[in-house]
Amino acid sequence: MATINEIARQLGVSISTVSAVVNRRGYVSPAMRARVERALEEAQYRPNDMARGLRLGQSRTIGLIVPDLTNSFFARLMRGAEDYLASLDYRLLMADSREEWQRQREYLISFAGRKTDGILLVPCRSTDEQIATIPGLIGNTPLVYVDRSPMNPTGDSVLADNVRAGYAATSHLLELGHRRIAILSEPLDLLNGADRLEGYKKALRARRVALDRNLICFGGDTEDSGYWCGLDLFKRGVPPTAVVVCNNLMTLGLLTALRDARLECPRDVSIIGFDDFEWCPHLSPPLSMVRVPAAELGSAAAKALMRRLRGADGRPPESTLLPAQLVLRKSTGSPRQPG
Amino acid sequence: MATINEIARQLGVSISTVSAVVNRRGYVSPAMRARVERALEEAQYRPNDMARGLRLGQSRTIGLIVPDLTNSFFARLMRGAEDYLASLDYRLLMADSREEWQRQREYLISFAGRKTDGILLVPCRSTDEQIATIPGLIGNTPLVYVDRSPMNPTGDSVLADNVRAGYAATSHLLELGHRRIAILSEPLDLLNGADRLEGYKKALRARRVALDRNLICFGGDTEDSGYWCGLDLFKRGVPPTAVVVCNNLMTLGLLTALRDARLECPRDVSIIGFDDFEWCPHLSPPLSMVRVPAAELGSAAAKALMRRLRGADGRPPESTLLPAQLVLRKSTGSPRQPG
DNA sequence: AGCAAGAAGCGAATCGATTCTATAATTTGA
DNA sequence: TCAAATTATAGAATCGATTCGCTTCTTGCT
Repeated sequence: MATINEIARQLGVSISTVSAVVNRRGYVSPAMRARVERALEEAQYRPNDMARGLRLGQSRTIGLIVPDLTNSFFARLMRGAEDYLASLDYRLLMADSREEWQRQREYLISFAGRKTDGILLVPCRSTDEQIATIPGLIGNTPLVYVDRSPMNPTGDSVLADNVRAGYAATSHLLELGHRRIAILSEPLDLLNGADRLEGYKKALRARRVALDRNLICFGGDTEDSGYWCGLDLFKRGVPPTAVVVCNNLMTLGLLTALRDARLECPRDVSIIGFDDFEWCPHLSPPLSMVRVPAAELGSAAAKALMRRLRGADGRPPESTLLPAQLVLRKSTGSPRQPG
Repeated sequence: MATINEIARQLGVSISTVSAVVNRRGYVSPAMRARVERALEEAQYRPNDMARGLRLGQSRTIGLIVPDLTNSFFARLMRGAEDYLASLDYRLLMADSREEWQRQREYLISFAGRKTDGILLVPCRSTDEQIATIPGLIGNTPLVYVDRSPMNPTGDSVLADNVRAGYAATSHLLELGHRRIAILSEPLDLLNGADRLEGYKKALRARRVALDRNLICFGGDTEDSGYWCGLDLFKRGVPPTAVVVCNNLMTLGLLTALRDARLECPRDVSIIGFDDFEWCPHLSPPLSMVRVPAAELGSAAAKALMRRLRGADGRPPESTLLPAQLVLRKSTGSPRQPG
């Protein structure tokens, strides 16, 4: 309620003196300091961030856009970012693009309108041209891509080591004796989808298992797409004996498809998914997953953004890769008839 | 980048004229309007929200504090609020109190520092005195309690109809023939915990089943507390044949306890939980749950807040109750030996 | 023709901070 | 002892918008 002006007038001192006390800078005598501090305390003074922000040209606010707020993976990512930023007294402006380009576009524009000092973006699926317009939308607000990024990011990016993760998941299945391994991939417009598929291919190549294009399905980030791809896969003459599923919602859909196709996991089909979440141990069967360090992605991205804000303007875009981890539970096992 | 000043100077017109064009108000000739609009377009002009906010005394930003960002229930609540607010061109400032009073306090102060026009609060567990200090922390920023509220909220609140929900869950178990029904309750410092327990008691009374205080356990909002309460319950001489669990994390913990106690659900124990989430159908067994309309809570709260902002200052606090719904799956059944 | 009403545009105050410069008072050093 | 340095405070410009009041120029009406 009280402003710095009112405090100054009330005390009969100048605004700048009060400001000096508030910000602990400049020369203020101990007596004066005490007097001002008392008044500040009494009036419950809190600086107006908009005024300060206007003057300083910064808002101490970071915008974070994710494709799905309710996906526990992104929630954990958010928390990682929020945690780090809160410790630096930055606030977090949240937005949910719902995997829709139009929404993401609006949020980017809105955030860039000088309200946020920087932007953390988990981009939604979109075409190359759409992605190319992002720099224009945000002007010169620093931006860091998190978890997903365009093929050639113009800004910093913080991703999981998806090639290695895809490689590890596939290798695990190969070691169990599987040869007909399908992959439920994400679209290839963004790096993480492409990288996971890349890892899958690499693992097959390393074991000299021929790549069967029919075993590569493309879904989205929904349970439904997992369900339909799964159904398609299992209704074939020779269904795969194992599936790598590239995100957590598709994994759930695949589980339903499995049930509908009267197949049992892991007896008939082994499944390994991505983006481990807290209920995986309670599912039937408990799912083997690739654990992508969501919270760490969030905090690492926030850190990268802060580095930019502290004036690493000129430096070229940096790309950080975080290791993922295989968590084995009960959804993977040896195939009934190897080969 | 470009400011209204620069545009005006560049065009040789006054600032107020440019402002009139930007805000489509006042008298501006079509010719002038076109000229200004062209310049605006060319310069990619976007108003500086901090300057506008300072002048207007509002930030078009709402603060939302939840106790756990990664709990899918709160994530859905957030999305409900965000969705509605985005449509009104309000931004959402997110915070995660981690169920810690100190954090919540900091966020409240930070938000109230005139940066947010209003606050949506899912309060964390706290003592009466702590809760009583909230009005002081936020000054005269409008606040709406969501999902949880103090016993006598000083502001508006939007809750689920928890008494009825607790009643329905318990009645369902009673109808199946259960008589020794335990409840894993939340602490009673906030309204929703108290109300759910209240509904439980009412249902027992309606069926003339004696209330056994030993069957009432108090946990928190963590998987762990559900686990330990569950273990305690099942290790007794005469364990309950059914349990009502008042939130989703405790339900998960209880499931683990069940397994450790070598009991099977629903054969040995029936379970009904609160706050349905997307993976419930995939759990073993698929859980019967009380579905609390999380997204609707969020949007209804946002609406209530908007009503306050539009100048319903004087009116007394309003309390809105949203109906919850029983979703029956496979975790509830008749007891082996009724009674 | 005379005059009020309305249209079109300008200028300046304002929101609440920060910060540079100016000035007065005090201390320091040789 | 006096100039220089330091300390303490005041004053004013500034950030980028909004908005009120003012002036000037058209119209329309009688």
